[in-house]
Amino acid sequence: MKHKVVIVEDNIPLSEGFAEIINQTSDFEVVAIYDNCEDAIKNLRKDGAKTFLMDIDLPGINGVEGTKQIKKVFPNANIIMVTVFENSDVVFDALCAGASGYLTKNLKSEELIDALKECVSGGAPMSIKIAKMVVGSFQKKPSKIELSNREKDVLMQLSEGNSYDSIADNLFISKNTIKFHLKNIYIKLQVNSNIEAVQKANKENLL
Amino acid sequence: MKHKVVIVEDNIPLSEGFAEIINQTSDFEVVAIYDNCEDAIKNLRKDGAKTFLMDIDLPGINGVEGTKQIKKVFPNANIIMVTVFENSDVVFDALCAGASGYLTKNLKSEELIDALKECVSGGAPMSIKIAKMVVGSFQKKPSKIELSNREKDVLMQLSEGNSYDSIADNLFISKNTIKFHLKNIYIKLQVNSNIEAVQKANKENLL
DNA sequence: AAAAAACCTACCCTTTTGGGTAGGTTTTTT
DNA sequence: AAAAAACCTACCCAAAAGGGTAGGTTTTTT
Repeated sequence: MKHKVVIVEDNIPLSEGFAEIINQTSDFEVVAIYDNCEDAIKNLRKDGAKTFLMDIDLPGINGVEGTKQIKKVFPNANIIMVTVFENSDVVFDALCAGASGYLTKNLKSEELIDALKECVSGGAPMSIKIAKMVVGSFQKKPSKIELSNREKDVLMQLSEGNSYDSIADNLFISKNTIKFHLKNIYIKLQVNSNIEAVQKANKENLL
Repeated sequence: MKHKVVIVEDNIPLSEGFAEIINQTSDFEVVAIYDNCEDAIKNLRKDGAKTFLMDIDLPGINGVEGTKQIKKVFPNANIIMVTVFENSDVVFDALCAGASGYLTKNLKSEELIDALKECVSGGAPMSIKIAKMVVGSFQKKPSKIELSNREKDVLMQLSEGNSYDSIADNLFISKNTIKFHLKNIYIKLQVNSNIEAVQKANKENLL
């Protein structure tokens, strides 16, 4: 049986073009085309598709929010975002929302088909630029802030939720020393509370 | 001019196979083959390659550590990890270390060439399974812990480094109310300090 | 050898948090 | 209509954290 595909895209000619390409394959068939998320969500169960081509920039509920809602009903749905935007925030929002893939609209027929095939076989089709962005997001740039080893020890303990007393016990030094280090840490990190220090340490990859 | 490629792989037949494939192309040439990272790092400047095929599981310095060191000397180096392992921790370690791509050893000739091309044009070649893992890592599973809306408000403010006083001001409620909500949050999250609460909220994606 | 940086400790005092009880209103669920 | 949940406020007290000064030793750099 063919894999059912639903297209959600407000550019009608584009969605019809996609549908034509998809319907020419032996593995996939388009069961519905919507120009908005609301309708797609309304007919989720009726359509019974597991694979979605979803535009990001839609009137009303946008693609990211729509992805979340579809995933809530069908956690196993494969949702490929198709968009002109390669804005990083939107990309990561979409991935966090549960999108399986991320393609740009200027894609060729074969790319679309390949993406669908990859998707249903458990993959994550991405355009080259998106893949680079995603991989790049793991590469933490080293921070310019320099903490001494001991300061890192203290901050690490703090980030694990230890009180000053516990930290003192764990590092075999007095609580006063902990406070001393923390004071210096706060100055270096330009913060003035333990939470801010921990948050900043996480953000800047100091530990 | 051809792109210079260095291969670091302790399986000699395999590395020679890779080299043969690469040297048949018009765009790439293998300038050195090493069976360990130490030698590759020693000859970095002499070889002058920008593209690396790097095995993960190497004697001595492993591929992840080697990647870090190469990246320290040549931040723009393209390093493709080639491995039999698809263990998630190793994959993410490699990406964090600065790897541009991640392929499995059972790859076809064309896949290798495609990966190299994609790499030098700023992409991030990944096998299907790896791409899925990477994308999957963004998809935070919803937590079973349920905070009320107000509790989320308070916790979010707290995580931004605000004191109880500031939170009270920002939410237009009294400091006592803040403390009241925090107490309940601590119970729900099974913690007993603000830092732990914030850490747990981050970990469990509660905000 | 001198200087600097990192590390450690002990005070001081103020402010902030944590944890408890006790009461209330509003909104949602049953 | 009753019950439950969420929300708000006020008090109390003890514990923890923030911020300052002042002294010291050890290790590293110059």
